[in-house]
Amino acid sequence: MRDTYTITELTKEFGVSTRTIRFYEDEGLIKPIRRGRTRLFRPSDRVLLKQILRGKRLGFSIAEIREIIEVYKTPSGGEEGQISLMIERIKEKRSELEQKRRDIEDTMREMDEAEETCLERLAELGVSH
Amino acid sequence: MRDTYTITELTKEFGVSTRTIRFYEDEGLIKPIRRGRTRLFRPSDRVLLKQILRGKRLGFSIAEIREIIEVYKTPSGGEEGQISLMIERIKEKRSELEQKRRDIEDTMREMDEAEETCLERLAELGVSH
DNA sequence: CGGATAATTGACTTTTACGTAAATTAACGA
DNA sequence: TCGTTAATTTACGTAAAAGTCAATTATCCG
Repeated sequence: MRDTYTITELTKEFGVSTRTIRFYEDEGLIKPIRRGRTRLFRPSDRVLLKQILRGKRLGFSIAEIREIIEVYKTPSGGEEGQISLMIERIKEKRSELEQKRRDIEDTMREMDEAEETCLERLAELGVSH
Repeated sequence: MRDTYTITELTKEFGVSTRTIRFYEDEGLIKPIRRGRTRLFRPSDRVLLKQILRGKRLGFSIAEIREIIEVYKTPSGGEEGQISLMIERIKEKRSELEQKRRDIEDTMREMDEAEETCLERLAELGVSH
């Protein structure tokens, strides 16, 4: 496990452009360190990028991903109100995820039906000649 | 179960604007019938809208949703090549959905961890005064 | 039948999430 | 040291997915 990555290494690993990574930096989601002007990404930056891309695949907007990431890095210090509020947000996010999960299951079911129809159709064609 | 719905009924049921529904019509995803100039949505149109919005929640683009919908309405007629191709597309969509499912599970796990950290933190605070 | 209410159309605007291109600068190898 | 990569910055461009606004046109109800 390396201790820093260049931007191009990350673009290759994750299949995104440098522009995309810099965009996430502009948005304040990642804060790589610099050697001179050049960005150096620590393992933690890499993990963040992975989380961002995971959020994107699930259809979350940058704003929503920001919220999710905020939740991940629960401040180990913080007053009771803050923490209770954080727990609330976690619950909300969880129910969004549960909705998405239901959506996936529903879609999967319809895919299964569609495939079965296709297979039946193929069987018919296979027998008929 | 009604046999037609007006556009505003659907906007209320699904929490989307009329513009959104008309946009999906422009894109050819829904084809409501008309009474004069006014749109009338049949139950099948309503189901389509539901499927579109489900796709949206999962982060699929309109183009991708179009593909998914094409898959749903497997042509009951069609030659072998067509049908095999359809089965291929179903497999692809399914693996996209499986990826999303993994992404959800991973995110859920991290949410659980974050919540636990919060709860521990609350316990500490609860004991310390 | 007349006026409020609701739906449509068309055009322009906005937001998000980058793409792209040009100019600049740094780094590295022969 | 010099030239060739490679990375950065700045700024404008763009596609997708609607939002918004204005002008019409039905429609319905008292």
